[in-house]
Amino acid sequence: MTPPSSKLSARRKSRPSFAPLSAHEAELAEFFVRMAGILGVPRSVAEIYSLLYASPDAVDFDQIQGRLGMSKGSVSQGLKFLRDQGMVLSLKAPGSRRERWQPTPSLAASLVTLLRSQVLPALEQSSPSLDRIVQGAQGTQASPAVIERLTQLRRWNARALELFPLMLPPPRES
Amino acid sequence: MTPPSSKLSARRKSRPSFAPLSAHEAELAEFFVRMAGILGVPRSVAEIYSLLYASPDAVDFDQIQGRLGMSKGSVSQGLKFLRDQGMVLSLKAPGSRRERWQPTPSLAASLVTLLRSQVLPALEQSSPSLDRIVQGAQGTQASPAVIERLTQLRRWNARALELFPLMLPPPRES
DNA sequence: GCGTATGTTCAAAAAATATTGAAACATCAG
DNA sequence: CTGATGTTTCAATATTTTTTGAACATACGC
Repeated sequence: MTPPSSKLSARRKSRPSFAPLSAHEAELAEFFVRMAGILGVPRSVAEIYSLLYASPDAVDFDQIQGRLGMSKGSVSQGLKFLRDQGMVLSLKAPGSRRERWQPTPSLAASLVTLLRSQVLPALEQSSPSLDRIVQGAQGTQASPAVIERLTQLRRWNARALELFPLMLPPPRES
Repeated sequence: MTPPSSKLSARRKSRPSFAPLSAHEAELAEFFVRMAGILGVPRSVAEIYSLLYASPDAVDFDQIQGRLGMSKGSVSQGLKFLRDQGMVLSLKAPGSRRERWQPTPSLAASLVTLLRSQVLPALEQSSPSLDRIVQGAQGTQASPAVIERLTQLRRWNARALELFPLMLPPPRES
């Protein structure tokens, strides 16, 4: 579907008119959207990642916007998210001020980072809460069974908290 | 805060007026809500589970509604969800037609079930898609790098698909 | 330095999701 | 059987999340 390298009439400033996604690209996007959905990552973000993932070369802002048919705002925010998660990288072609994007080499590592960024804060916030809760339960009247449950919950939380950081070093500062 | 066993004026039919959550119960609820949020489980469901989790005895429909201050509809749907996930069990007291609820013994097992119910269908749906996509990529012009990526994706999907069922036997039919 | 190509921000619109409540339904104690 | 109790259903409503687009910033090639 990509117009064979006919000299694009888009010299300088006219609308380049981007090719819509091929059937396979669209199907891959649906795959990523489904998976992303599980972790609450919005459709637009998954679509962007999918496009980069299926592209042989790095892709620039306008191409993303054009081929996916989404707004500038969404592209910008989506790239910000992916960038913050360390899931995409940008190259800058020499004489151009335009950035071109591609997926980070290891999808697996990206996923771990993503997971961590969702789970870790929750675990951290929870630690003191669970301490208070367990103490409260022990202090006042409370069935032994409930105390047992709560104690186990706290134990798990602590364990998860110490295990998580081992999975991968935190992304270095930018 | 629970009214000491004074003879409840609620004989038969007057509004029982339930105690609001204690500070610790509320804090535990927030914990469950946060964790549930990661998987896209709604607040009301997490609150219900939390209440059962912190209760020494099984809790009935009206108590859930009363103490959490939520609508009948939400309680019913929430219990349905938890029941379907096998996260909650009901007992029926002898001379009463009312059901009383408590959390399934193993929270860990419940979580695995929940995870599976979210992830497995996505993986299953994706399998044929990924096959088509990889084939498509191989057929037409496509950079070797992209083909490699897609192939790996399919490999992972297949692996996850065969690993998941091993984690726990599927919940038996009701 | 200027002016424009390139991105970002953010308030408002749209879409998706969750909750409510009243009516329908089911069941069992009498 | 029957009626009151207990639960589910579902259309309407409320809430939350996502997307849009136009105004605003930035910086780079000229």
